[in-house]
Amino acid sequence: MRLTRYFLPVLKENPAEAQIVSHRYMLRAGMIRQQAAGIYSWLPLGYRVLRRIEAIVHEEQGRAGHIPVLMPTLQPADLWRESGRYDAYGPEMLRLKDRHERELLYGPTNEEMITDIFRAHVSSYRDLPLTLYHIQWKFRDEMRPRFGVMRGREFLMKDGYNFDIDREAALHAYNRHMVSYLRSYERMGLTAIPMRAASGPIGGDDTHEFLVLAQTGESEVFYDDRVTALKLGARAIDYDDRAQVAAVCAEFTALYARTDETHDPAAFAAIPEARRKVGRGIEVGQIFYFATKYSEPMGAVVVNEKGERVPVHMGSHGIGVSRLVGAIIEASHDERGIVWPLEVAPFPVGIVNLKQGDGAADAACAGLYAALAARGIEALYDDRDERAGAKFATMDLIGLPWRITVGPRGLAAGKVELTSRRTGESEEMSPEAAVTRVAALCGGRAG
RNA sequence: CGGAGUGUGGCGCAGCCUGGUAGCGCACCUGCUUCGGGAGCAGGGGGCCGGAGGUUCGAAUCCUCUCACUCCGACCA
Repeated sequence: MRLTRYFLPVLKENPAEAQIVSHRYMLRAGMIRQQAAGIYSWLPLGYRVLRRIEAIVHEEQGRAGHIPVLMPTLQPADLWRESGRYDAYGPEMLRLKDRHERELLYGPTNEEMITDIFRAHVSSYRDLPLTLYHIQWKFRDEMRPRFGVMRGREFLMKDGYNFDIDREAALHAYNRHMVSYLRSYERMGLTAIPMRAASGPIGGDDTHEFLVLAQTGESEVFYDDRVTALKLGARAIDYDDRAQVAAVCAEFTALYARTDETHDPAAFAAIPEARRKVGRGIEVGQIFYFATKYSEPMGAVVVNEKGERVPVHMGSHGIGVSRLVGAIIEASHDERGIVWPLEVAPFPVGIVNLKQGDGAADAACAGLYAALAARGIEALYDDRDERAGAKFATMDLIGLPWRITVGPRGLAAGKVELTSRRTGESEEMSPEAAVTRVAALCGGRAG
């Protein structure tokens, strides 16, 4: 993408309303625009990141055997009366009426609707297990939205719902979600720690939250420092292997890690003092097993092997997709701007032409751009007629992982410069070598 | 929902107390000079001052109502 043909409305100054770093940088980097309290438009750069996060979630859910669907944002009130939540849910739920005075609501979650879909089409244990998920916009009319997309009223969520014949099968689904979530976060460059949580309005017995450590987190967290070193890495996971999936979950939940809601001071005190950590975390996902809480009142039953009608065991499992954009920035930035992890970066590499209009520089940049494109790498080429300082400042702000700097001085020696946004380290090399190197560095990234 | 604030051009702000018809920086447009870390000079365009009433010869400024947004708290992915 050539910057002169793109839409990247960056701000030099800090908008007054932005209190935390992710909100500031998202506004300054032209990623979002607020349209009402807690409601945002996603501008091209922000939308790219959002779509990349979405793509990772889709891929990892697919690997776990979970099936995508898409449910509407508006739901009929009657469905929620069946579960009793129409009245139980407070003013957080946005209620509205259509022209025929029919009561609707903008979905804050989808347990009722997915259960309705299930009961209409599934009636035998032979069709289980089944896990459906969707990524859709939701609305919760928070009293006080703040921190940009970290706590908006409208937000994009991945929600997964599993349907299983019994508790044991449902817990395997729970475990699949935990592992697939850990893989998703890891791919996004995050360390997200599963912590036993309190169940809240969704209900249920077993539940874990996933917390990204950050000073601006909304929850106080207590943990054994060793949990931060756990990595899935490239290990192969067979999601049908109950024992293996359970073992991975055990590995990641064995060490102490709790939010303030479930904190156990005695257990915490048993950890060696050097490893005992108190910090803050951003919640980026939560998984629940809630047995037959919805299937019983809503009549989601299947016939089992013995011919008996039994309510299915369910769970629901969410990832805050739009919130993750903010969480990643909170976890990865410096004083000059965002530092995107490669997998979620809007572009993997930027090309800075230091002297636009200079024949050699223009030609070298165009050549680099085309050579990268030929290798499937889309660069953001800053071809504006701006001074070097302005171009560097923009690149630093928007945080692309790699930058190729092209100027007459270097070109005279046949060199361009490749710079890492994360480390700031630069290396001079020929344009051809830069293309090869960038291709190698970005090889693992799709797009 | 309690408490505290703020609404003046795309962004950041001044002007309001002490009414006289709007200003600064950034951004934008034109020209010249610059050109490896947010350039300089000159010229230029853009705002019914959140909205509605009221007071007044006259309201961004004073009064009333209203809407929106922000911050602190309680709540929440």
